[in-house]
Amino acid sequence: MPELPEVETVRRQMAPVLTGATFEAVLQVEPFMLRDCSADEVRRLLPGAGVADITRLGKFIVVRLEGDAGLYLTLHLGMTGQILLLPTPGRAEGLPAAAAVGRADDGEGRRHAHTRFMFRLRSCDGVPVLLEFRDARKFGRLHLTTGGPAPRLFGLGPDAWQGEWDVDHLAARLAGRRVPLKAFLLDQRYLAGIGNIYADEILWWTGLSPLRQAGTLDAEEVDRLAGEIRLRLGEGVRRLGCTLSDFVDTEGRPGTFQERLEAYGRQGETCSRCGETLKRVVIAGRGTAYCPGCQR
DNA sequence: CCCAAGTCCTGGTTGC
DNA sequence: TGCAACCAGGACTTGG
Repeated sequence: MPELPEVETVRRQMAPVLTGATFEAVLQVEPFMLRDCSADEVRRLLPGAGVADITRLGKFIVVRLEGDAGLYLTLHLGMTGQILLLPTPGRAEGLPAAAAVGRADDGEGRRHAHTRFMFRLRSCDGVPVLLEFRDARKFGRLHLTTGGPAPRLFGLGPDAWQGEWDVDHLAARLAGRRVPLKAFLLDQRYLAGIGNIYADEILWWTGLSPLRQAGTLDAEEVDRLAGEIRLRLGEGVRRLGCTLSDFVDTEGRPGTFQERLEAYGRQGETCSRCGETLKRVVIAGRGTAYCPGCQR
């Protein structure tokens, strides 16, 4: 599941390749996954547009385009989305076999079954670049807007990892909330970027139960929570994301955060901190693993 | 058939 | 009582 660290990993790889590049052709569009515009508008507005910069807010990748129109291309990877760049510098040699999925086709011109969008750009060096958006489950989204960023972004809280928020912000948003703490962390209106995996990990490291009512945390607990949010997301970024089944970077390579999971998906296993058996509950409709022994 | 999950949407509840 | 904020749960998607 692409959460903040996975999305940041992809953004970091997109930025050097695509910044300064120009869209030349729209090769494929999945209308179902489009927001804020039609397929015709994508085909009309994008060709000729140059990439000014690529930023991220929460789980959204924001491609700002040059020109006076205020054109923005905004991507969300949903739960199985992948961005692949071809060719990518350095991908020719020394990559693991998984890199084979990085191909835009099977080598004989047949496109991958889950390709939803495909664009051809030309880099500032004049090199052609294919930008492919694959997504088996079609939860991913592509917004194209003029006159400013996608409206969807304005409903988000500050970026959970790099945002300006501090302990006071977190305390203020927690105050009075009766939702379970896990549901609070998943709510992108408070902090943007935390998903199911990192929510479970953050709570395990903080030693707080996912079932705790959000508004019942004391000052010291809020402080710990704020610290662990930045720490765990930072570790995820450093490890190039978490690959359980689908996530790969723009060259088709998995991340390594999955090797460090303490809670997520480990129900029935032993807690490495206290030895209790990790338990599974459902919170906010999401599978949640935690330790009833040391998460309070 | 059920499960996985992020976001959107709906309808019911709470509290000022 | 009115109303907005809050909260729970279902829909959507498709591969395992």
